[in-house]
Amino acid sequence: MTKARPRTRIQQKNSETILEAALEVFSQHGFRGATLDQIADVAGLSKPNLLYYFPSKEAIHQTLLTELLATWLDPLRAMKPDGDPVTEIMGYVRRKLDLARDYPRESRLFANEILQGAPRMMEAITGDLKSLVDEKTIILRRWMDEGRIARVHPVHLIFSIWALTQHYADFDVQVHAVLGPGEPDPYPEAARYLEVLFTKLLAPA
Amino acid sequence: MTKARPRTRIQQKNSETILEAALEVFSQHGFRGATLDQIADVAGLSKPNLLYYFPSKEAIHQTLLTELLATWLDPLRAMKPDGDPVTEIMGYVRRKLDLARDYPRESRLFANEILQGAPRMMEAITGDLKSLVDEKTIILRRWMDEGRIARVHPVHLIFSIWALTQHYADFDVQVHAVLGPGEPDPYPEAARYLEVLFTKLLAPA
DNA sequence: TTAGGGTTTGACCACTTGGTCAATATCACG
DNA sequence: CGTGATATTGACCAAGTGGTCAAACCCTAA
Repeated sequence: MTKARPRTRIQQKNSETILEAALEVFSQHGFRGATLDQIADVAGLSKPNLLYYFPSKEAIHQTLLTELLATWLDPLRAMKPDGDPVTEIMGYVRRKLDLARDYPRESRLFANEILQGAPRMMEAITGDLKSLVDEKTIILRRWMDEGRIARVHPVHLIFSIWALTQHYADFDVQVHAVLGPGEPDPYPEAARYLEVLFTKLLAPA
Repeated sequence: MTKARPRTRIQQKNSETILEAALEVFSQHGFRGATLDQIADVAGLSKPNLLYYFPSKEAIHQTLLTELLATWLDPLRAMKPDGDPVTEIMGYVRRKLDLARDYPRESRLFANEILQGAPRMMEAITGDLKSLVDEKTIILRRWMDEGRIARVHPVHLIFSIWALTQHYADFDVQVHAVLGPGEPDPYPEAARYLEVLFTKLLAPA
């Protein structure tokens, strides 16, 4: 029941090569700023060859976004109502920060799309994403009702997790420029900082 | 000693009209995604007329970025070493959040630029921006040494203020989609949330 | 070996893009 | 007025864009 796309070994390999190249280019220049020639160049394939595997520039972009969404939502999905609230939330923060560190291009692709008004993702955002947030919001609210974490606005809590973690991927250049050359990897310190921040924020009164 | 650009009343007015239109278009589509035709259309001027006032698309963009930077740094500049530390920092958060609410296009223009690796702002970022952060970092560190606010990484503290406030402008579409139609203006609640977050974070042990 | 499909590409096309320019229209001011 | 400087634009251009297509190149299974 998987996507029927790759039928032969070559198709499998080239589709992946193209998507990898497209991720590189789209995440750096946005949809309109990216060109098929650039993608073809990065992929080491000819432009007509790209269009042999994907029907259009649109289709490549769409495929990336769709595959991205799952990866993007997984860490939140993994926040379970049974565990210790603070541990669960801190785990989510941790996973989201790891995602920013390990998949910065995906983060930027997403950021580009949202920045431009999410013209090609609106459905997913008002659908799957909102549903998931609504679902997790209920859990968060229960934890607050039970006095196990401090009472804050649950949706803004989630926004703050997104903002604080994705910032390190999306504004990577700025982060490195401001920290200076002495701090080549900001993530360990970021992890410590966010740990403190959310621990203090969530500690029940 | 001001910019010599506008010499006549017409030049003054049209330059402003063009920059206003360009801000609208650039902030929505990024540099490469925006077209002079679009900008001309929004400005209500002909394309050759744009190029009568600005020598190139680049120049329009550059002018916007330069003017933006000052606005962008002002709220941090206003954080003074003399006042009460928590009040000063909360004031900065507040001003930055107001900026996101009142000038979301500027925020997105900036985000677009940084996302794409800041090819046209690198100088300003490693220069003015870094200097200012370095300067304010010293103040923050002193406050921490004096035990007047909790000890956290000062630069990551600043990052977190940027991330949390700009998120509401840059990811506006997502914020509204997730909150749903019942919450048309997220800013009052955001202000309350950030107030709590930074109050708890900064409270001295 | 070879026939048949899967794969690759050079040449091409219609359209958009940033930018030019000469011609025209409008304005300020003596 | 009228006249010189300022403003405005239609027509145009070269380069770049997404996309097409027929011809050629593989690869493999019988």
